[in-house]
Amino acid sequence: MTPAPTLTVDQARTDILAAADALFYTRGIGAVRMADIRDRSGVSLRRLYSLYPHKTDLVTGWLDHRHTTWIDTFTNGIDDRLRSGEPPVDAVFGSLEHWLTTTNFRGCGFINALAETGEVTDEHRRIIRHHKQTLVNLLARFTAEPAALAVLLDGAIVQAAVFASTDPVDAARVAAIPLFDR
Amino acid sequence: MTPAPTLTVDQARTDILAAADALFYTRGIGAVRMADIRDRSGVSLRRLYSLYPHKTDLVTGWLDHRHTTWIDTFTNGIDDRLRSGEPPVDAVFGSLEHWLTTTNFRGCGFINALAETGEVTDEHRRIIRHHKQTLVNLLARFTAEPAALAVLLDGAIVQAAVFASTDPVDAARVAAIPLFDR
DNA sequence: GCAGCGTGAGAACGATCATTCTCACCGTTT
DNA sequence: AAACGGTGAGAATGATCGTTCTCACGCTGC
Repeated sequence: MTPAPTLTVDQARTDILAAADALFYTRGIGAVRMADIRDRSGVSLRRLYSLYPHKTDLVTGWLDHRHTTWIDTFTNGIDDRLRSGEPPVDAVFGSLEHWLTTTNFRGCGFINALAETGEVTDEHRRIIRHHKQTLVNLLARFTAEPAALAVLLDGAIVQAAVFASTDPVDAARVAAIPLFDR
Repeated sequence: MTPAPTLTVDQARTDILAAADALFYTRGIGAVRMADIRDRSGVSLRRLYSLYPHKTDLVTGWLDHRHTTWIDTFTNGIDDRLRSGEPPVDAVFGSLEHWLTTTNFRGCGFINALAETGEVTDEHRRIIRHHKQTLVNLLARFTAEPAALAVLLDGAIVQAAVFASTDPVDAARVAAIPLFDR
């Protein structure tokens, strides 16, 4: 028989990942303590550790989770704009800019994670690489040079974080226009 | 009269910054302990703290130092190539690729630093922003769209780190060609 | 009602640093 | 030669966590 936890296991997982996403992304992995995750998710430390035996496991779960949700949000944003008649360049960069401006943006969570050497394992790096490769593959829908477009997007994200401005997105958009002409 | 330290103050500073550059860049700020700096530089903790009262001060010194040396190396690399007859596109991306392949590359030290929220202060962010702005200004020598070229360079650097490959540099170079046609 | 089990709260344990302090030493000054 | 100032080596201090443990509780099945 199912015991009778305050929360179901799935609910706890969901809450934990939501907390992890908010905290790891905005503060960076190293600056987030397990107690912070507990406070934000409302899941006790004991339970947290029963689901993710080590902080590094939680980071893995977070990266996986963020990978799927980010790709999802980004592609849905593009598709919505395409459906409403925007040309591909605008759809892609519009979706990007929407993300930048509607979240408490702090750069690319994956690139940021990669920078925190002390916190990141080889498995994490594999997920990060997979995420970026997925993005490149996805962009092949729009251009014969998906790698070049991906470089522009990542550059725009990174610089938007550095300058705290969306100007780099516009600069990237300009440079990307020729890539969309087949 | 000058006391008689084992090393002159300037020599100690130089050694410390060299150690800091090697360690902070390759391991990330958070993963480097003050004792690591001491071991690598040969400068005692006491002296280290007399020159940089807090780790954060050392980080500031490191970012400043890396800013000037990086810009210097990059521009010298470009100028050397221009002098030997390379066209600007090749000079810029050749200099970038040379840096990527001849150092134990781990992405952009400034972008990486920015990702380590817990370790970085507003002053650090100011230096990082200044560094990237300097790069944009510098690129205005070659293109009417320096911001777009800078986005391509940063994107290439970041993706080269993620994929551990120079392919993104080539992709960026292709996308940059139109920017050099005036 | 009782024994057993998984739970939340929170204390406790250990390790890891940044930073400071102790102490013995050496060159300088008088 | 004695006093002084700054030094290196390394121990000591205090915080800060990740992780584990204690304890009392409430629900389960009998």
